[in-house]
Amino acid sequence: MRFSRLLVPTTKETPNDATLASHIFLIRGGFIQSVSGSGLYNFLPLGKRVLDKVKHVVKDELDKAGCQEVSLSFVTPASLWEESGRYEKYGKELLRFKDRKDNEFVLGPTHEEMMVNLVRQSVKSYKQLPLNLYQINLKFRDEIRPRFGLMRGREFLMKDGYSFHTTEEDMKREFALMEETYKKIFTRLGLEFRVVEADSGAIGGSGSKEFMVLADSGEDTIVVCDACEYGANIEAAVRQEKPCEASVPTLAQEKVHTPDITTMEALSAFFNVDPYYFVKTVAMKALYDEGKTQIVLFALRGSDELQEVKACNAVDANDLVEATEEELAEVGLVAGYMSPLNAPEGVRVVLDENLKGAVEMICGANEEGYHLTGQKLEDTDMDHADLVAVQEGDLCACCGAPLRYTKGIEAGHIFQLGTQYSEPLGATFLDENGKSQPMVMGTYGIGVSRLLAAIIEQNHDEKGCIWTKESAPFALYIMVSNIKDDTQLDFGEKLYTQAQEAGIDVVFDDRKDRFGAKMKDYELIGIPHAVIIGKKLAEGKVEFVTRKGMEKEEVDADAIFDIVKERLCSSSS
RNA sequence: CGGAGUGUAGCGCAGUCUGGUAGCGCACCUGGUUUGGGACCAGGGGGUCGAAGGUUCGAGUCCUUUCACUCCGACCA
Repeated sequence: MRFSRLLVPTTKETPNDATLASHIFLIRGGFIQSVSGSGLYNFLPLGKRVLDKVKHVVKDELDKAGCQEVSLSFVTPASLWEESGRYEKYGKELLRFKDRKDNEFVLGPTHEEMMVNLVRQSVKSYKQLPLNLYQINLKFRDEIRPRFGLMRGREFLMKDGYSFHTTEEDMKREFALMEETYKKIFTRLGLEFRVVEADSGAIGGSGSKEFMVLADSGEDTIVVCDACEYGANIEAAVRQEKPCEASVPTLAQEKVHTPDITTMEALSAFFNVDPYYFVKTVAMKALYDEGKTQIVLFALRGSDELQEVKACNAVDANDLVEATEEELAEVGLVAGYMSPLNAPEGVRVVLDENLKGAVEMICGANEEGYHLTGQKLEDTDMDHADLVAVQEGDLCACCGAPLRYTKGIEAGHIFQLGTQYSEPLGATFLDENGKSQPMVMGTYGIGVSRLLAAIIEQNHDEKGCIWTKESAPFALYIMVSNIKDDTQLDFGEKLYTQAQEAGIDVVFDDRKDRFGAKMKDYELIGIPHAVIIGKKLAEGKVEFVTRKGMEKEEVDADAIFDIVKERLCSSSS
């Protein structure tokens, strides 16, 4: 491709809303173009090329793993979503609209319903299973706040795959195969990543793992252990039960006047007791289908923090929001003095597992200005669940080493779904005995357009992008420094033809611009290797450039083609 | 949804307080010079000033309504 014919509108100026490196460089480098803000982007030729390269890697590995590519309709009938029960649960992220006949549709944010529908119509027998179908298609989620360019757009490209099995064991086998396949994909793309335990969120299911591309700008906090392989999203992370070194308090069982003492810090000082021996009670309003709500008290040790996603899952709610003081007063609760013991009627209570059998505890009295000391929680029959947000320094549940936080970009997520969708949607097969059974499912996603951003977050410098070998829009860039110098131009043309004939993905910068301008564009666009043909050609020398580190080597012009062939094949970046 | 802002040329912005010829930089077009680190000179094209209504002889500017977008937070495969 000749650069002079390529639509690459690079800019010197940074768009004012861009803060992340990937967002800045993808826009400035002319890869993508914002569609009047609001999380929509056009892909220009360079961006499309990168997208295709990434798609190719994804497709190649999936096909090798035995998956089959399909393409489902982007517009999906609302009736399918009503069948699965997600029409309401998915909330406002689902873009709903009607056609001219007043039929309701949604733009697919993910395609479980559509894929199950496809399979239930065409698969009837155990002989046709297992099956793993995927597509690489647009998705639309009406995000509350799209931002960071391709990182969190509203319309985005996703690879979504779905597998169907006769048994749980076979689904788990496929799940493991997909984990391995995903690792190969991320490795080929040159990414540093970590596979972590995750919360299943709106997709549902029993077990899920996320593929986190490590980057400080990542939106997810992940908990990792440096001593073993354990890693988890903060939303799902577990730890060893936290020991307490402070001595056990020996307070009588009584009601103590504690005016205006409501924070954990103040209480700990007032009683001279470690926060470990307090019951922290957090009130939330849980939201359910059809606008139903319920006030829930989540109780945990004063030394722990509540993890909201875990809390939400514990009460099977669609969402949790903070309860206002008025709402609390309505059910007879007082902020600062709440307790899971003697909670008012109609209020649901969930205790953290770390409170099982707790004794000598101090908690609120459910009465303004009073706390209770010397309380036991051991003989309660209240619900228990893991509600704790793992802190840095907590001990790994697997090996006991301290855990630490790091940041990641969620680029892939795989789920063991079970029969969560196949049952309500009636996706069944006949087994060997002619008996009808629901299919066991797994689902697997990769944020393909988000990967572009992730690659740049991990591979850039102050000058621009540094694409990895398998993601680069071109493998080689050839620049003629002064286009008016016929010797330089002829040499460039010849090398360009040679490279093309050798099957190298090459872009030839034959623009009339000066050296500096072309060099800035090269650095911004970030093609892994370049050949620069300049003044030294008169002495039989040209330059071979490696974008990573901007290493420049002066080499014999006669040998340049061999060097190019050798370097492009061998280098891993 | 709470808080704070911004809408003026493709992009980045000034002009709004104090109403009176619609401006600057980048980009673009023409001609010339220039060619190893985002060149220079000269000339040129491009605007329903987010939208609607109002006040006024006259509105980018004042008033009312409205829409959109951005940032912080909340939220979020």
